[in-house]
Amino acid sequence: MKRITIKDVARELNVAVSTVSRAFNDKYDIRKETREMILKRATEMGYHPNPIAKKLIQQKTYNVGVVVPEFVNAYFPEVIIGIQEVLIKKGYQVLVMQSNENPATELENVKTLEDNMVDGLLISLSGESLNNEYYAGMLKKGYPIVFFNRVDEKIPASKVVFDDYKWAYFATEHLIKQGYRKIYHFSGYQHLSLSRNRINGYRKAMEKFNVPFDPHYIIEAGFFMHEGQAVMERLIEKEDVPQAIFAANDPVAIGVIKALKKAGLRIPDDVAVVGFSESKMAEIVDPPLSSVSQPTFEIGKSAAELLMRQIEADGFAPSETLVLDGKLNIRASSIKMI
Amino acid sequence: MKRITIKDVARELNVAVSTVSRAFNDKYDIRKETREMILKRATEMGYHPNPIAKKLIQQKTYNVGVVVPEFVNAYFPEVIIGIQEVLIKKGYQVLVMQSNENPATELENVKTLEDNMVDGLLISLSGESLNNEYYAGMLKKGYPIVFFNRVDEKIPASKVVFDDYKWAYFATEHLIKQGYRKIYHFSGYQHLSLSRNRINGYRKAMEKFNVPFDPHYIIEAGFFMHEGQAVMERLIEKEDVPQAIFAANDPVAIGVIKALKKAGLRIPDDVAVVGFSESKMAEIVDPPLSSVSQPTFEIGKSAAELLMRQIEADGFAPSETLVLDGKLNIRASSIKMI
DNA sequence: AAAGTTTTCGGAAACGTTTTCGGAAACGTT
DNA sequence: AACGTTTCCGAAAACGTTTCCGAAAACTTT
Repeated sequence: MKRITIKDVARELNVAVSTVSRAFNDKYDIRKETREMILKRATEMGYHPNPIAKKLIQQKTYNVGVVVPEFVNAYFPEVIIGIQEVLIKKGYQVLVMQSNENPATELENVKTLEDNMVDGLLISLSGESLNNEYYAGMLKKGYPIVFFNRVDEKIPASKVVFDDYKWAYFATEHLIKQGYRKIYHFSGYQHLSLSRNRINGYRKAMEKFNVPFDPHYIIEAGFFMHEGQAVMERLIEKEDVPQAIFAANDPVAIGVIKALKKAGLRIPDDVAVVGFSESKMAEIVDPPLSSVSQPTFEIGKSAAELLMRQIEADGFAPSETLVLDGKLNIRASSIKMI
Repeated sequence: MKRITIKDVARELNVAVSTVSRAFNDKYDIRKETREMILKRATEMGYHPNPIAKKLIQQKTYNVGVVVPEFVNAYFPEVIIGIQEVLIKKGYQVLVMQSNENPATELENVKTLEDNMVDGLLISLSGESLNNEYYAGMLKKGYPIVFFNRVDEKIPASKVVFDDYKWAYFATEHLIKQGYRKIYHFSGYQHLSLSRNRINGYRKAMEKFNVPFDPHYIIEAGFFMHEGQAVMERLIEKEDVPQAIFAANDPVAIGVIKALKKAGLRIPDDVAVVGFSESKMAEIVDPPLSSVSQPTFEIGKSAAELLMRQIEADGFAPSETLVLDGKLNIRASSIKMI
């Protein structure tokens, strides 16, 4: 599988290597006719400039790395599509790795990517604070990094986040306005600020509308269906069933629905449910699930654009934080039937 | 952002560049003590061998490219996880690109990946036959390619496929045994052999059990929810409602369910539904959807292993085709209630 | 102690580009 | 005709490695 190199072309056409290079890089130091001649004959010969050699000399790979906690739920794939949308247009390749909700593998991922000389990194944290010193070090060296979705406020980098506080507030408000009082919140992993923001939004709404509130209304569930189901089953067992549940995300909400159905409880008549981060399942599940929808595609696009800005400024553009907005889709799972 | 190079290390430690290289590559031509000394001091200095330079000289990138039609449904992400599982262990990076169900962008993807000197390619076709000459040319040059899921029989390469024929047969058989007679098949895009295999499995079952069959029982729907929904709505409008439907995949099946519900038809009492390629939604939808489950993870693993074999044999290992097996999960959507 | 082996290391070429530098050719100006 | 500019191109260095070749050093053997 012998590749044709620039030398082969130069020899064949009786010109210097540098001339061929100039032809391909559209530099000014070349006569139009020779450039066209070279381009024509070289492509005839099937010549492709070797990108590895180019990267070596230019010290730039035109690759960026993306690290996400997981890959299976639709959320991150959608974000990644947004990322690719802008980066591929700019001639960048996107390397995706998953950290499996594990900060240690996250760090490994980052190092592999770094070893591969990616020009920049887009990261959604598996856990906060654990790799902070490492990221801080990279940022100080001018390595372009943008965090999205799961971020750590303490890291001084560009970020793209969703307004979790606000939409948790609205989701809770919706339940309150429907007349529900005993509203529980099944939160995500509380070591993530995203989860804490949603908790705060929930609490704010409860306070604002003077709904009696007890700290044990907030239960850490996580992000997966089985976790939501388990928490709900435990409550049913304890006969501590709330009137409504605001869940950390859709899978958890659906787990809740499964548990409720199994126990013979009706939704929303007995218990209302609201999810978060709108997934395809929201429309499919029975009853259809109310949920806050996030602009996943735009999150990806914005993060990629911020990263481009950092890369073009060699990592020393002022860092900015983008807070994106969502929408509350109200469906049957949370409409009071009276 | 100055990187520390092998020269810096050599100068600092008063040894030759080649010695440092040997230390890092664990070659025999070096004394144990010097090796350890170099390793220790070099890592202290924060030296990382530059992978780009390594690739340039070794003519190997330790990258492989994966091209899939889409990225949003869970199917391909699950396969990709299987792929990564084996490749990352072997020190390979996985570059994922999506062709958007478009053979032209598929070809572009492949060329970009090729330009990036990936050591091999894993491809699931957007459309068959259109890029065949190109793939044939690459294979002839010894470029390692393995196709999976959506393949073209006419391309002489290693492949990993699901036994679509067999499991379409079983799915249909199940419906027949439940007592349904007028069974329609909503097929996938018929330019894919995968779809044609499922059609043939369906027909075979109908013939075998002497169920009256008419060619118009087979309707091309596609792979997306809205497509299944549209086809079903058209049938309802025409008052040509079958007793049961075997759908090309789960999204189509769920689209069917949506249409049926909207029309006030009950599942499975009025119409039974069976899906294919088991998705998370199958358990969530109401009623739970019977579906054939594919071993997505294993498909990815097997494809990656076949590719490794090709890469290690420099693209000239005999090509093999793996046909993987599945399982029929019977749920409420297809159980005759009598 | 000389000769032969083996181990260990340094020097230099190579991988395929881009880019700097300098010089030749072409052109215009006086 | 002599000179200064500009345009175009070639030679060579550089990017950071690995690897080949040969030589020095350290052992063995006689």
